[in-house]
Amino acid sequence: MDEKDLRILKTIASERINSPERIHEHTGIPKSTVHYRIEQLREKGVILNDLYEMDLSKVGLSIVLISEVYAEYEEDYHESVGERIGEIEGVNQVYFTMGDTDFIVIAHVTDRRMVEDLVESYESIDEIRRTSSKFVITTVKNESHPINDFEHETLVEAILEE
Amino acid sequence: MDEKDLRILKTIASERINSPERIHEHTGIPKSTVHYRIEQLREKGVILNDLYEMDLSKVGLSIVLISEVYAEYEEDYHESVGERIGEIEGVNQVYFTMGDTDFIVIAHVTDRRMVEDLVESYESIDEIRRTSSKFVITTVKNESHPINDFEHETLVEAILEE
DNA sequence: ATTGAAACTTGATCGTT
DNA sequence: AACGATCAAGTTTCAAT
Repeated sequence: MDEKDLRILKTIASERINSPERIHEHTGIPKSTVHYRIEQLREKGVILNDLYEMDLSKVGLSIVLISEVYAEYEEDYHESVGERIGEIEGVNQVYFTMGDTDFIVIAHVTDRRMVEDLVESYESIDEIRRTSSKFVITTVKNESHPINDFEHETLVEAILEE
Repeated sequence: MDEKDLRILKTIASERINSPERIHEHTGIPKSTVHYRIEQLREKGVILNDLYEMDLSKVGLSIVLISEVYAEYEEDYHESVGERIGEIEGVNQVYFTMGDTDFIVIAHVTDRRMVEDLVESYESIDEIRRTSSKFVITTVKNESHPINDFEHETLVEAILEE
């Protein structure tokens, strides 16, 4: 992969774009070249589907880390703490959970060094007390769409009532 | 929302489609009607972006549950156990982690009843010993693309080397 | 709110370099 | 491999119901 592929991937990621035309607009790379490059990226398994989702392991983000991040209880600070966590490089998902006040954070990184940076970044936030992380060996499933679930009776009722 | 919206949403979810033409092919609903309905769904905030991702809370899946599922250690059983977890209604993400052999599972459901069903389903799998769940209060961030990260030096190097 | 047909925009292909 | 020109396919608009 070269610098041109990188520009295309960057555009897909940052603009959430999935069309050759838009990529062309953003990068200035001619439509037909974009088309050609996208095909190559597809063959390499970097771009996975029509939604231009990418295999993060194929762009160097091979380590997946799931962390529990415990925060000091402070009225209304949770959203802002959560957002600060979300801004850290590599962090893709941040959930604020009930009960013991804490965040569950999923991040994708390149190497051990970035893992250390990540944990350090979490702990450098004032309100954060403690973190505990697990490495993912395999991502068995990762779907953002509720496939199959639309057959569920309760769900169908809920939708129709809206 | 009515039965026609439901058919459109079902098609988007199960076929991972993001084009009016394809939805038309799958449902038989005329192109221009699909177009009109999609606009409405967009205004209602159900469909979020050009990738036709949907706000799960707007389709009745308002409860997010993150569970740790501990499995009996058995050689090579992990993938199959993981896949069985992934097939359970409501489950969107399944990660198999290092160390203490267990799965981290993220699910979206409609109500308390479905939460119970979910936990019961996990525990009905032979190899599974114990589960522990947390409710999500707010999803602070949920991105499948590595936005911003493409600025990271280590990552850029990793990509260019491929 | 729905639709068929028209107008327009974009995506895919192809031939040349 | 890159790309401008061409053609096929898709998306969006519009007027009628």
